[in-house]
Amino acid sequence: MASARNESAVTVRDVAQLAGVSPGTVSKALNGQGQLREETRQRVQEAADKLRFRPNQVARSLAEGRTYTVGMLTSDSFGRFTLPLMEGIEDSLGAGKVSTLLCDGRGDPLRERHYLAELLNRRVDGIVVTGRRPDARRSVGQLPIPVVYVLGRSDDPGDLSVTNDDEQGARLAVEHLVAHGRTRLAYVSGPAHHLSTQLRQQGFEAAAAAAGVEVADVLLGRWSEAWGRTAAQMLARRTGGAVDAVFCGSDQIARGLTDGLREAGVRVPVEVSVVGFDNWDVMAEAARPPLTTIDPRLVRLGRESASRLLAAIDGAELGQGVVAQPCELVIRESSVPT
Amino acid sequence: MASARNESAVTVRDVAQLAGVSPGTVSKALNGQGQLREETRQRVQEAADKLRFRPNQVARSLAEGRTYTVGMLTSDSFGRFTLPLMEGIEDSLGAGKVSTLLCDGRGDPLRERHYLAELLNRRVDGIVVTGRRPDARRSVGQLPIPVVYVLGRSDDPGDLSVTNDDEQGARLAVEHLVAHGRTRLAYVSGPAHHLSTQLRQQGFEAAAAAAGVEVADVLLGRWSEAWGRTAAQMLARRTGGAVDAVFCGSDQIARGLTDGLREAGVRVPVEVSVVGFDNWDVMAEAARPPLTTIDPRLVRLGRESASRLLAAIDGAELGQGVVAQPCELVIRESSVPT
DNA sequence: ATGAAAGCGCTAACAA
DNA sequence: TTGTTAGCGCTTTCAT
Repeated sequence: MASARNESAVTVRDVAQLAGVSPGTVSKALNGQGQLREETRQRVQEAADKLRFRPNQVARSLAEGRTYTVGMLTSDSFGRFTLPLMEGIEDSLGAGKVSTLLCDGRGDPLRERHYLAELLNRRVDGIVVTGRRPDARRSVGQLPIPVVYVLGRSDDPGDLSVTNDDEQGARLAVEHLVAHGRTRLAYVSGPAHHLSTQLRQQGFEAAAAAAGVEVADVLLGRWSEAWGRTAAQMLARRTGGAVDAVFCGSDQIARGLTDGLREAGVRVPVEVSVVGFDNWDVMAEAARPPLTTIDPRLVRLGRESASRLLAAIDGAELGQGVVAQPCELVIRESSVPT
Repeated sequence: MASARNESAVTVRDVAQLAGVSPGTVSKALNGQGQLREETRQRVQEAADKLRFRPNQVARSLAEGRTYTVGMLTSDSFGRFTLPLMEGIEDSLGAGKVSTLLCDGRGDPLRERHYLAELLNRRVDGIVVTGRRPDARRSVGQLPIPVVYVLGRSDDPGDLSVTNDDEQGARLAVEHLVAHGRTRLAYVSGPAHHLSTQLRQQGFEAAAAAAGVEVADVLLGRWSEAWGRTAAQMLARRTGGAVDAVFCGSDQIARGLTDGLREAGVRVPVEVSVVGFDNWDVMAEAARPPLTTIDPRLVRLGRESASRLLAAIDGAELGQGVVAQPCELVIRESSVPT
């Protein structure tokens, strides 16, 4: 029965025969192992090319005890944040000639357990677990292979989590605002129970205190444009100049806020400066004015986590705890009165 | 050398020994093959559980000549459209117990060739190639395994491409508009050279003709909000009532358009109805008013393509040409004057 | 510098 | 109903 598509079943043996050497020699020649005469190596290479030899990676994995594959398990289904993360992960892995097996946990613990088992059965060399917000998620537990959590951190401090530094990002925003002469700052963000909301608030308050500027308001709601617009109305209602800068927990909020302010007759950035978070191009660039924002550098985060995983697979110590990577300030027009 | 993580190297032999049977029997028992006494099957199962046996999928693949893995190759890097597609693909594959190997071609032909070779070396059972727009892409050529193109179609009519029906989607929009009494329709869309722009225009014009309503304007530009706003100004400049409905080629355009119209003093949907395309929640729901739009059913597209691939892997005829799946109308507030 | 042989962990045909 | 025996295609000692 098996596969009826055995047409291209060229094996090391075929190559060996054509090159007039043994299978073992073919393996060495093609993988650059052992001591081979250059002439032999070439002859093998030519034979392989001629036969369009495709080394069976499955057999190789079995023999070598290593699959050159890592699993990527998403906590809560694919989100917008997953994309840049994946890109970075692929960057690192591709360089190491390892492939990515994709598993979408969809926030379902059962589904996740299933996938985890599957990855283990497939003998992946390591696993990266991604979440979509910095909030913590349950550890997948002790596994015989290295695991790294990215963006969403593990609740087990013994695991390694790589994420962006929300506090630092918030500080960056405040310092930028203060540098441009703003002194009465507000913070408008998502749900109070989200870790990212909290961390950014901490950074916001700490930086404001350090700079000696007033925290004029803190408004917590949802991660939506609609909430940004609502917050804008609340802010606009306060008599003139009570707030001259707003740091928003997301670009969506920031966008809603700028729309709301504009419609309330408040000029951005002349009267009020606005800084967002995420550097989500489609929001930040379409906003009027385009948003100055904090970029969590998701691609780099993915790259960093995957390269740590690779190192661990190659025997390095994986490390533990939360590694927070710095965010970056991206300046557009919403924060700089000209 | 090899892997130092051989701790959990429980094999069929270990299970066989514990259960007091032969390795062959373990295989049959665990995979439900052959004729086994129920009692034996149970004993084996218990032994396997006790030893926490993880059947080595690599060895199985080698023996069986099938990897239960398909490759997913993205044409032009991960885009917003890739996410729902992936979700659907995973839906179908997951049910068939097959995993997905992810490869991001990033629009680089060289990179793509490399990945293709890698997938072949890994002996995937099939490949799905995704693009982000319905526009055509180069075929990956004849491969020893089935390949299906999704969203982005192959330029080789001998390949199978699964995509959404843009013309039908446009017709849906027009029919909806006409049903609500609109008679002077405009089409505002992306670049003229994009296949999706063209197909939607064809559907738009055909449906307008069929309904006997006027095509008041066709404005082609870019896929951005900014273009939507610009178009709104152009439309608003025409003296009152020249256009009473606009079908947009994307939700981004539609959103920019509604913003532009509102700011020009044109009321949506009272004076002008607007219908978008994509049903991209973050745009459609945040727009004011929320957008009526055409949903290309991307998740279903992914599901459909993957299930066809699975069938082909199991020996069915793959079929060829472009299979266009119908879009769906999603009604919100931008099109229905109350 | 190269060949021979064993084995990675599983499945599947054939025997018993 | 179960056990035995060959492989699957590659890598890797160990001889030569």
